[in-house]
This record gives sequence, structure tokens and C-alpha cells, in this order.
Amino acid sequence: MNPLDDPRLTAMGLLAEVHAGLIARMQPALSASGLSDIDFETVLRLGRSPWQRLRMTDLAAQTGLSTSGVTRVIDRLERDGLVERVACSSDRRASYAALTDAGRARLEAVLPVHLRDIESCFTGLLSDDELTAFLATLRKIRDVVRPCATAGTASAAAATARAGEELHLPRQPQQPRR
Amino acid sequence: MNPLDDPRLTAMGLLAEVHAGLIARMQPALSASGLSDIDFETVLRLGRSPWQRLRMTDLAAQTGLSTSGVTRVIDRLERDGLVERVACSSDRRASYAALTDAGRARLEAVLPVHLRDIESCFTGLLSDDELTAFLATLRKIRDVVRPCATAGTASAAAATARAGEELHLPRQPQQPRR
DNA sequence: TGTAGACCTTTGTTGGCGCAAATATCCGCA
DNA sequence: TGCGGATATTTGCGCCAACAAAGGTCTACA
Repeated sequence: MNPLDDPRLTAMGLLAEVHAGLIARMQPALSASGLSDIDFETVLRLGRSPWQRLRMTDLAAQTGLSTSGVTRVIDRLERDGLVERVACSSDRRASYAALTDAGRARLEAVLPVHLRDIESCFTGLLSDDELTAFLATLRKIRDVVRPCATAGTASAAAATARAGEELHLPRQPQQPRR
Repeated sequence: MNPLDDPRLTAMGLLAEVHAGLIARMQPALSASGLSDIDFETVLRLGRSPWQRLRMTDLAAQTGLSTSGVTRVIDRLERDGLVERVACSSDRRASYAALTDAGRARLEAVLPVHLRDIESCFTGLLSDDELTAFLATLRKIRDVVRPCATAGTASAAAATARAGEELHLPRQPQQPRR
């Protein structure tokens, strides 16, 4: 049998195809709201974070972008008024990217149609049991390939101190990023 | 409940995270062989195709790249001697990208470690039943988001004529790509 | 206190990719 | 045969992101 038809390659290809296909399906609704893919992810992550803000570095860790990439994404979003930079009072090197009211509004405006997209191309295709099993499998893989993607979230902060009561979280010993 | 914590967003995020994480895990082995991610996909798809060749347009359809993107990928691979352009005898507009012996060798050299990577971060984590169910779910989604990603493959050609006997497959009525 | 090293962010540079336009070719139809 | 529209590939252009370097700041330790 041809080694190029190995079922592991097929499995990997299938996963990539599904991911790419889903992204392509979501794209139109997002760009209709003037948000690129990565813009949306950024704004969403900010919206989900305590005080709707995140340090640049944490945003980079969560999104997988380089820190310079984050700088420019926030440049664009700040130019459009969806995000603003806020100096960090406890560490003058750092700055927060904080969602503005306009950013929050933009996010909430796209959300319904985006959720409908996910529903119609993904979650809605599966039975409850099937979806549950699928997500459990994904989590199993995620825990192996991405052990530390929670920088700046409540759970990560809780690991070091009672979190969320002060905005300037103490530095935590970050696992080397490679 | 915060609409930003909708389980559909979580599901989508999980899938994206897994995909990105897996890609990141595969990267080192591939780039150690001098192949970028997209290079590897291209070479692999050529290797799997009849006569180890594919028309530029079909390659674009399979990879999701634009046709100009394919032009430049093949430019690079041809410069490195892994692929060569072959004129199509039945259609002087078209050209094939054909895997060279060096390309085939390069592909077979990376394959073992790449398969081991997939095994250790993905398929090897799951029981047989779990993997089967996972792939079935992926196929279900794939069929919805990507109904036509088989351009230039045997199955696609078989739909129009007894295929594979002549290299210059007859044009098939391509579903509009948008 | 002073200093070395780590850390956070930004900026210059480079390479990749999509879009639109240009060129060559094919095909159906009068 | 000759023409118009469709198709295959390439090229010019602009945007986006990674990498590397630079400047400012923090922290541990002597």
C-alpha cells in the first residue's frame, strides 16, 4: 500500500480541511462587520477577559500571534476606535489592550449571525451525544498540544493568587514558550 | 449568562486551538527538511495524485490557495528541484506541476517522523472507537463546509469518464467556486 | 545602592499570499 | 472560418505577520 495514503495523513488532512472550511464560512459575516478573522478573535478574547482587557503579551500567548503581530492588530483596532491602550499602573513596561464601548457594541452586533453560522455548519449538524464526544476528543488533543494557552485568564491568575481583585496581576513563572 | 461564553464559541475555539496546536507540533520536523507547511501539503498532494502531477488550478482548489499563490509555491519548489512544470499536451493554456524524483525522495524522507508526530499528538491519544467516531464527525462537517475539494483526483475524474487512462482529463463542469 | 539579566513593547525588514489585470488559449456558435 | 465569452496561468501591487533589534523598565543579588 502506498505510504502516502496512510490513514494518519488522512485524519490530519480531514481536520485541516474542516478547520479551513469553517473559517471560510465564517469570514463573510465577520468582514461584513468590518472585522478580519484575527480582529474578531482579538475583540472576542478581550470581551471575555476580566475588565475586558488583556496585556499585550497575554493576548499574544492566547492568540498565537507574535508580540509584534499583536502590536499591529491593536494599532488597527485602536485606529478604528474599538480598542484602546491603557497604561499598566504597576508595571510601566506593560500596557493593556482594553475594549471600548464601540468595540463591545461591534462584537455584540456580529455575534448573533456568527453564532448562527457555527450552528448551521458545525454544532447543529451533530446530535447532543455526538457533539459532546467530539468536544471531549478535542479537549484531549488540546491538552497535549497546547498545555498553556490560558495566559491572563482567571484560571491562570488563580493559580498564583486570589485573582481579579487587583488589575495588575503578579508575574507568574511562565512556562518557556517553546 | 454572558453571551460571550456561548458554548458554540467555545466549541469553535477549541477546534481552532487544536488545529493550530497540531500545526505547530508538525512544523519543526517539516522545516528541518527544508519544507514549509504549504510546501509539504503541495508535495504530498502531488505525490498522491495519478502520475504524481496535478494541474495548477486543481492544486489551487485542493489546497485552498489562490491560483497566484500556487504559481509562487511551484516557483519555489521548482527552484529547489522538487517539482517541475510540464506542459499539458491537450490544453496549451494549462501546465502540470509534477513531482520530481528529488521531490519524491524528500517527501519520503520526512514522512516517517511526520507520521510519528501525528501519532503522538493526535491519533495515538485515542482509542480505535474514539478515533473512528471523531473522524466520522469530521467527515460530516467536511461534507457541509467543503462539498467540492476533490478537483483533479481520481474520484472526481471518474465522475465524468473512465478516468486515468489518458493524462489530459476532459474538463469537468466545475461547480462555481463561490 | 548599583548592576546584570530578564522582560514588555515597538519598529525596521523580509517573505508570503490574495486581488485584479494582462496574456494566451479554448470552445461553441453563426 | 471567424468571433465572443470562458478558462489557465502569470505578474504588479498592497496588506499582513514573523523575525530581529532597540529602548525602556523591573527584579534579584551583591
